[in-house]
Amino acid sequence: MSNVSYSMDKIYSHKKIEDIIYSEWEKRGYFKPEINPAGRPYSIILPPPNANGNLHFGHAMFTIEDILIRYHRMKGFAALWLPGTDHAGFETQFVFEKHLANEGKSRFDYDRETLYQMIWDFVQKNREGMESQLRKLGFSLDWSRMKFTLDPDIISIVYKTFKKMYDTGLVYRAKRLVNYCTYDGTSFSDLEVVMKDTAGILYEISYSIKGGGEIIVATSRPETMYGDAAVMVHPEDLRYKNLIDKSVLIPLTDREIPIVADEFVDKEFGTGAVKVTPLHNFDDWEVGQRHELSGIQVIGFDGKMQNTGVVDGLFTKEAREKTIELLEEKGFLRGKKGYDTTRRTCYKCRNVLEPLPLEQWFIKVKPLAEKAIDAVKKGKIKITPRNFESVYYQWLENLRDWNISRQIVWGIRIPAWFCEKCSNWTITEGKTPEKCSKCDSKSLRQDPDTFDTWFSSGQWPFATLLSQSSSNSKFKIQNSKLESSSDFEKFYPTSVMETAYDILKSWVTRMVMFGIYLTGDVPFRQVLFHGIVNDPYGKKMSKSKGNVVNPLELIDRYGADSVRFALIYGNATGNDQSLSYTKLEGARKFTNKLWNIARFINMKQETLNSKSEIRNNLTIEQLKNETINKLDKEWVGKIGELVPEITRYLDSYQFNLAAERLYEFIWHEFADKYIENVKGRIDKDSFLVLSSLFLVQLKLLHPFMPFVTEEINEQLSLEKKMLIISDWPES
RNA sequence: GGAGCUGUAGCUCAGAGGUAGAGCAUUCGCUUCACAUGCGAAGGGUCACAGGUUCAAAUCCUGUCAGCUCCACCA
Repeated sequence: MSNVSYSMDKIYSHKKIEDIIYSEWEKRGYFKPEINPAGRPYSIILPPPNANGNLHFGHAMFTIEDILIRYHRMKGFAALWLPGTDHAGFETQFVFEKHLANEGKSRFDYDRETLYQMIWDFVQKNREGMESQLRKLGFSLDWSRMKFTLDPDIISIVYKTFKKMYDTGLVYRAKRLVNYCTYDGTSFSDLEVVMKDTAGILYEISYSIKGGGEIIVATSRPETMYGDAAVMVHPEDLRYKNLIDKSVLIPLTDREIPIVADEFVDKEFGTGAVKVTPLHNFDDWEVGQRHELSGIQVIGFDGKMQNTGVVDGLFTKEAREKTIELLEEKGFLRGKKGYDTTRRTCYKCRNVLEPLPLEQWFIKVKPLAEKAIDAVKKGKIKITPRNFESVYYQWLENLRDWNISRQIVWGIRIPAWFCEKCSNWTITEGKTPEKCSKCDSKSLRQDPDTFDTWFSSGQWPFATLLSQSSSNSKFKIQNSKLESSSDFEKFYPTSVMETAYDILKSWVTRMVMFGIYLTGDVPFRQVLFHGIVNDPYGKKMSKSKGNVVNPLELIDRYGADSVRFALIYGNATGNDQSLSYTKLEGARKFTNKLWNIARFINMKQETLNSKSEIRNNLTIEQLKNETINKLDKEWVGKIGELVPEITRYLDSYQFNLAAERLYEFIWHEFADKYIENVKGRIDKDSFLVLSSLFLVQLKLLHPFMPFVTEEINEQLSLEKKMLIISDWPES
């Protein structure tokens, strides 16, 4: 052995080659769809990672998208994978405020413009890191089409959407109870609320009836009684029937309110009588609407009590204690029971959300949701795995109007101006209006709020394609359809939307609704869901648990190919998985196996070549005709069957099966059996079969393990083109 | 209170109407000139449980149990 010198290293070293190959692909423009000018369009929009931090393991699952893109590129499609990042409004501002807090500052120390600029700078720093991480994973994204949700052209599209929805009556402004976080200072949509079971107390409080007597009311939030609008009983409740329409006095303040009847009341619960506080409770708000009652807002947006005359200035929790103390002192408190209830809490800071009345912009979702449901029912959009269809339907069927106003700075400011004179709202496509659209007054004031992040990211598929400027025109290809048509015309609807199932509701449904509304067509033909990557013990990775693994560390240790392969292998599409070090190790050994097959071929190549010129690259069809040796012929046939098998798996999104089959075949069939067999009898003819068949397998494997396959092809000079743009094998 | 997913070898998980699979682990044997990140072999499973459909069920249906996840405005 020692007397043979190999031109290839004994061990495959990913560190030496991955970055080099990636920049070579990119430099040559291979990530652009224009590389296949005559090809049919195939497009995937990358779900834009938040611009506020590092990639997590979920993002590494986008490997699936890279596999699809590389596969279609090799099949000759004009394959576009469009990258982008999301400003992630509240999420980012929250992270940034934590940084401020570390410096002893808060958002209140800056004016709007300064704060926005500071977050902008903060985000720009993080964006670069995130982009380089996507490159490290080998993702063949067309960086020339990179988009950010706060790019001016994207913002302009978002403005137009808002105006159109306003003009057609789908957007309206209303004072409603919203989920308001008094710590973060913003409201949230229903989707962003986390329900938390908490142990509470049910208090029974006596309200005295005007003209004599009392009625006992059960409540878990006595501090809101100062804002009561009524006491409510069931109309059929014999205990209280004769009290309906009488008045009672709120304890401690003696404000007079009516007793009303509503079938909403559960006679069996508590005392059968409840207080109605429309401005601080969602149910009571509904009741208030029915009975035209409003009560008083006694909790301010700062989380402190107001307008009570008793506990003003106290936080709600203190106010509750104080109120109970006073009620007890004055003899109004009649009972206390342990009572478990669910509280709405902020998904970020975990504090209790207050239902507070606030004027907000809402989207009338029903007409949009109906069309979105229809699109899937009629098969215009397919969802894989299929069981997520029911989640999709269930969500859209029960949707309430969507509050899109956020009281934060970091985001797209709503293009709505309020007229101080006539209270009319003037909506524009972004430009500051000179005067009120109704009364021509010039005293206008812009809504300080910004859009919910999902309002803009819901428009992402068409916004990214519509906003592609002429920057790509320098990449000119003659006779290309691309030259004459825009990205939108060519690539919309996109082929596949591949994303984690946990944003089915917040993102996928919104994209479908906006897509149909604004373009008349669905935003994508196929939705593909992948699962969550948990830590090695099956626990969800989270910063607070400290079990987050950075994909970059693993890429450094095992190589990008191994990380990609380990995520795909042995994991059925859509299922969660736990990070597995043995799987990573196994994948790395597999890359090494490939490398050593290559070394063997390389060695034979060099020995044979020294005698005469050899051929090494025939198609399966050619091999079938030219191969004479019976055993070689058999193996040509086997590979001939492998090709359609892998192709079928890819077409049906069974990536794990494709990966498992390739692993099994290459290692335990081709290497263990064929190479062992051919070893002793290698000549020019059998070498031709050997190297050609290996090349076919490298191509089949390329979408999964792009780096090592590319490098091997380079070393062996089997295929003249780089594998990334080579033709998908046929058999 | 609803909905979904999962339950297969010691571990992690694929698979799927027709004799149970992989990786890791275990045991035995190999310095064979591509690879010890390797090669050859071996052991190991009532496919959660109970019914049903079928010539045939681990696979399809129903129910039960266990775990996970998501959704839900009752005071």
